[in-house]
Amino acid sequence: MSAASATIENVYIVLGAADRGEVVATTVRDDDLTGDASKRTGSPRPSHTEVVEQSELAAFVAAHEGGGSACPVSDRAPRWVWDSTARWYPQLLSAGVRVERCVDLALSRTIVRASELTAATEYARAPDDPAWHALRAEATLTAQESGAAGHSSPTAQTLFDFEPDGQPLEPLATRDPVAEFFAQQAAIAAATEPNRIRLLLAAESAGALVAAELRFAGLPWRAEMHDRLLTELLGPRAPQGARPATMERLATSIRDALGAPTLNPDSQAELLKTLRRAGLQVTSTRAWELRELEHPVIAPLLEYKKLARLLSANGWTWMEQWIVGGRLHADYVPGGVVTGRWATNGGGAMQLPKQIRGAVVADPGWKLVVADAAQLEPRVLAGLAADHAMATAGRDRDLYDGIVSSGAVDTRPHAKVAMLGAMYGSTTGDSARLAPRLAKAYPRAIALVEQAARAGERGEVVTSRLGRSSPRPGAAWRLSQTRATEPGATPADERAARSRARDWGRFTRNFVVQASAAEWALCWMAELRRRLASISVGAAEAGAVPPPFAYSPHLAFFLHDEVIVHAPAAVAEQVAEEVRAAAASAGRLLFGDFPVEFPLSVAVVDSYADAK
DNA sequence: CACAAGCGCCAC
DNA sequence: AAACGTGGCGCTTGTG
Repeated sequence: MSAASATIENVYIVLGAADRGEVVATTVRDDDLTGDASKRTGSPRPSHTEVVEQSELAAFVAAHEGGGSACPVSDRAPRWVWDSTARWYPQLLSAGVRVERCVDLALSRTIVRASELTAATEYARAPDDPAWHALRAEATLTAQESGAAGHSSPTAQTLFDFEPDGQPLEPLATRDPVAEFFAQQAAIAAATEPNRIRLLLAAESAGALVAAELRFAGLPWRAEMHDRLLTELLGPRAPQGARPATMERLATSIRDALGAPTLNPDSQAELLKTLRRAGLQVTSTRAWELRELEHPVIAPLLEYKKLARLLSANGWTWMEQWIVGGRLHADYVPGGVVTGRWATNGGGAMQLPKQIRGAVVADPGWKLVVADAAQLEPRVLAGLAADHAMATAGRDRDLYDGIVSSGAVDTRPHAKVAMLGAMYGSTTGDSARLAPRLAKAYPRAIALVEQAARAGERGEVVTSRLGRSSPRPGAAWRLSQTRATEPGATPADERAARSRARDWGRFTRNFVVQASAAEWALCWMAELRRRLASISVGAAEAGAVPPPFAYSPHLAFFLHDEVIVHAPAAVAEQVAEEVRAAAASAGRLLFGDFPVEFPLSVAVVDSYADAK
């Protein structure tokens, strides 16, 4: 595993808020951090401190990013250290300033305090600090909360959280970024494998930069194309509260087929009752259950449900709320999921249905480079377990085809359900039936997920490749386990305890794979972002995105194992190559020389709908 | 009237 | 193929 070269000195500039809207910039050098870091108590010894007017901040940052003359101690741009990228970076982007590297203290804090690799440190054992906790809560506001307050509309950037009179919204003095930075560095230096967690934190912070840049640039979205798709599927737009024509016709068919002239098909309770009255043996109104039945109502009902979902989730109302200036500016929340996957705040950018992806179209003269990692999670599992047989199955081909070729199972669909079942903890059906064959062919990989499951069942913590650890089960879980072992425990107590233990085991089983896959994706994006920054194009290619991305290919979308780069057509093929190279690089960062491949499917297209 | 729970479906 | 991992989010319905 590679580590940062020790010969190039790192320079950090910690940004913090001062009174009256000024910014305190504290320079910290490697020398300040080395020495006996494990004994350091967190008291800072800054090399240099200066106060910058808020209005001068962008220019200050830009000057240091320029490197060379402005930064006498290093050729590289400094690492900007701030409490939260989401609080500092949007205003810099708006001013046309891109930064190369940062340390996101809030994201790092969450990882370091939970990681098994730093569990023995004072930093991890210290009680929670409400000032930092509040920052995390702020980043994961639900869409309802922020939407109701009117803060989540894509145009309203949370620039600096200052009231109009220039006073900070909350007393930031309690959240001292310099002290926090030193405390984190001390804990990292004392970690059992410092380079593992260093890589994770670097990737996480790079991800935070990417998230802000994704929101800033946005995903190119043609509202008129979206409107055309909706009209074709649903009928012309109807007034608020009314159904578009196609949906209304389907509603009438449903009512006729069930002899229920007043039925509201949007009411799950009413619908269930009516279906049962019509003699249909259903326990719910789920589409997969309805699909099993033969009755005239089924076809129109399934069609109605599909369209109702589209209308409510991504209909005209959604379009008007979220598409601004021909872009979807999704509000990503890096680390918003326990496993390290990202979440989003409003807009549903991580659930864009395939039906409307035709509205995602590159600007004139530009292309979309759409790339997704093929069978990412099983490949990550092969790397985690150092399972050569599974790595071989995925070499130069579809991994599920490779499993079939090895003779373990007979068809690709079987290989897929068996693999997913192994990673999710399925106990029924085909995947459970095929599990023993998979375990025989790939004993190391299967043993790894089984061990993670057993650890979870015992209430233990599991840890990803780079050091993200799972949360511990809550008080209710522990109580159910102790109750089952106490004298007088009933069979029901024991059943409940076993069931909850297995539930948590499925979580930890999946955690090791999903969290490590999220780390691969972060490394992939960080490396891609670095490579994209070095591709220059002429002014002739200028696009609709304001600086700093007007002339350069930039990330426009991310979804777990998939990215979209919006690129000038002239460099689109070059970008496609960089995307592949970045994937190979991510594989090496996580698994060194272990020969597991991470192939991508890459498409250079005008429309997202044409990518697959 | 506001809010939460339950349901169901979208994405990976 | 089955209902097994992580989420977001809109609808209806029940409740304070």
